[in-house]
Amino acid sequence: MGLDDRKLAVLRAIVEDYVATQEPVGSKSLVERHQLGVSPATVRNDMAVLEEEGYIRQPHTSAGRVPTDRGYRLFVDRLSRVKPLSPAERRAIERFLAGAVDLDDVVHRTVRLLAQLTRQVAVVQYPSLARSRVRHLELVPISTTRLMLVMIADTGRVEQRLVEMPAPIPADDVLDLRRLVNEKLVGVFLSETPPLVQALIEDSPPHLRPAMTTLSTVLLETLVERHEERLALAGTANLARGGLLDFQGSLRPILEALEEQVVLLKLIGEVEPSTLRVRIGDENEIDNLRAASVVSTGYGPGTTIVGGMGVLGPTRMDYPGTIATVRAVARYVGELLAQN
Amino acid sequence: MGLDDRKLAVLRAIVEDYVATQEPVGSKSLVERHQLGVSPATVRNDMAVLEEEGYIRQPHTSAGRVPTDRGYRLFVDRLSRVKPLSPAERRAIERFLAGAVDLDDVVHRTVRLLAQLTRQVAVVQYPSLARSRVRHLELVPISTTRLMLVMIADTGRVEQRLVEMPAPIPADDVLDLRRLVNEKLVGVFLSETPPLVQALIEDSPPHLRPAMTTLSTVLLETLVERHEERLALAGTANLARGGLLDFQGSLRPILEALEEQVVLLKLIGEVEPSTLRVRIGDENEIDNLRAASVVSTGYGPGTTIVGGMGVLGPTRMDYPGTIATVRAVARYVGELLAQN
DNA sequence: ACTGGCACTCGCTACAGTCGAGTGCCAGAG
DNA sequence: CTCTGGCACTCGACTGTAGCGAGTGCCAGT
Repeated sequence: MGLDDRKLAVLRAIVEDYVATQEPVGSKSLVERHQLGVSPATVRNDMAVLEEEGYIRQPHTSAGRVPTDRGYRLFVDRLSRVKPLSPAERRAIERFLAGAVDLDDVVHRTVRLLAQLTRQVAVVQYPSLARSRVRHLELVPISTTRLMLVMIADTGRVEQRLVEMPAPIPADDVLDLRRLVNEKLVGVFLSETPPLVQALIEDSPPHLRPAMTTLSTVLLETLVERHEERLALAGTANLARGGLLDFQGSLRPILEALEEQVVLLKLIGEVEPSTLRVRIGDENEIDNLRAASVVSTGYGPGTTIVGGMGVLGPTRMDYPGTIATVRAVARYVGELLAQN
Repeated sequence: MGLDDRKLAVLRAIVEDYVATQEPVGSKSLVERHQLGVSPATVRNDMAVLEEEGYIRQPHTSAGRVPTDRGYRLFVDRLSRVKPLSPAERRAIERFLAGAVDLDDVVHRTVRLLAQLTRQVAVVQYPSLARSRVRHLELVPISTTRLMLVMIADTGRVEQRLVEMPAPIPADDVLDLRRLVNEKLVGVFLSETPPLVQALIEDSPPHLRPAMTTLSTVLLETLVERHEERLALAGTANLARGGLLDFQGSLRPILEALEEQVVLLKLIGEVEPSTLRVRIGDENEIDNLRAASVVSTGYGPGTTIVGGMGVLGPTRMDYPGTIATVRAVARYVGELLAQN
């Protein structure tokens, strides 16, 4: 059970070498490449212990060792040295994000940036509606019986939805409706609107009742129920980089998982107080992703968190680098959002 | 040069068999599976001619024949028999699209539907802004110096954009601005707005000039210049289906191409009077896609065309089936749009 | 013009043999 | 008690050979 310092150093060396070369690493080459100060034989003994403890394994009897998920986990938790971003990278991030004019723009730039810097698949969740407040509600008449409802959230998100009215509705009534919904709902967290929407119907003057009833249904759908979360994805092509050695040969399950918004949300969106989360191989709850690792974090203006972002790659990935990048990008985006 | 009927029948049989089995087809098995009424030897002679003409080729000297891009082309143009959709498929399309509440919803459902029915990658272009008219422009005050510009197009598309004003702007001025821009621009094709926007500045009362100038810059960006085209994509996982036999082993170039909006637009968005377009292998202008085929068509309410849609797959694909599906889905979507 | 027959090509598979990286173990040195 | 050098062993990767068989091209015959 006792893993002394040298054994840990050996594990670290194995992880680093394997990540770099993509090939099982043997005792001899290990000693050559790292200054461990001991002979290959000693390393072999250490390796035997590490294998017994489940941190590394041999693909074939006569091959070198490869880290297991458990080994990566230990590496990430205790062995990886922080890899500070190069000034060039910092500048790249800043420059890339500076040009954004729009929430959409910010999200798109961020996801591309992440994919490019980590050379992996990147996912960015739009600021969650549940964590946003209503900034403004707009009603635009489209025809006599149709309105366009536009909701603007304080996080910058804008959602629109067509409302089919039960009866033609005069322009003045539209103005009244708009005034009423804005009075009641502006400034409220979207997740807390349902009771207020209910009250809205009860409090509205009789002649607006039918219209308000229809409107409130749509409101609830827009504010709470419907596809409330959006995602941006980039860098899928990076999956095909590792020459199919990663992901045990088939990209299919990964690509499938990436198409499922729900799955991605689970991956990226479950933002907890803990700042950054690394899920390695089997630690992923999603079966399709048991050959992959995910590094994710929350982001938002200041210390608040409005959404998640992260990257997905092979278990054999550069954890220190990826973690540093994800963290840095999230912080920059947070600062950017705080400015608005 | 003369390709008599039997040679064409042989080519058709080769294409059909190869698409079905994914294996080079030899003269013997061909005769067994199809009623050609001649012996393998005769078929071999025909094959030799077809090969000389460049319609088929041998992967190895001792293997069967495989269609070339040119062979597929001939097949698509002259040999494929129309494959009518099954009633079940028609119903599936109708049912799937019926539930859409929204333009966004329509597009998403369509792209998923296409991917599912064809078992390939599907791309759907949102109704092109260039082909839309302005239905309404809305200005929502966000702060004293910030407005949110919301543009609603007659195709159902909604674009929004933040406008940073040079100076604080009173509520009344916002109303005036809104009135002015709507008066001038509603009903106009987006592609034809630039001169009108210019006139807008000149015609506006002096005290609104600075505000209008800023606004018009953003207007132009929103209406014409900026990422005016949007796309939805689905079914990427289908690429990994053919066990890497398609696409000569690497998905990388394909995935890369799919990430480039510009590339996809070129593929799907170049809608011409001709209803449906099939691009086979080398016929694709994009290098990354020379191992793929694209079936695309325009869609829109009635006979107008507001955007494109299509699917992408291996050159070895079921052309008749895919063509029928794409055509049918496009027509249904067109009908759906016409109802609004 | 079509067919049957025949010789030929060549990729695929199986098998045997060699090579070498890497291991586990053990006895001895520090 | 820990580390080291040495040694026997394992086993995957690679190479070369041989046989098989699907498929072809060609040719003579109907």
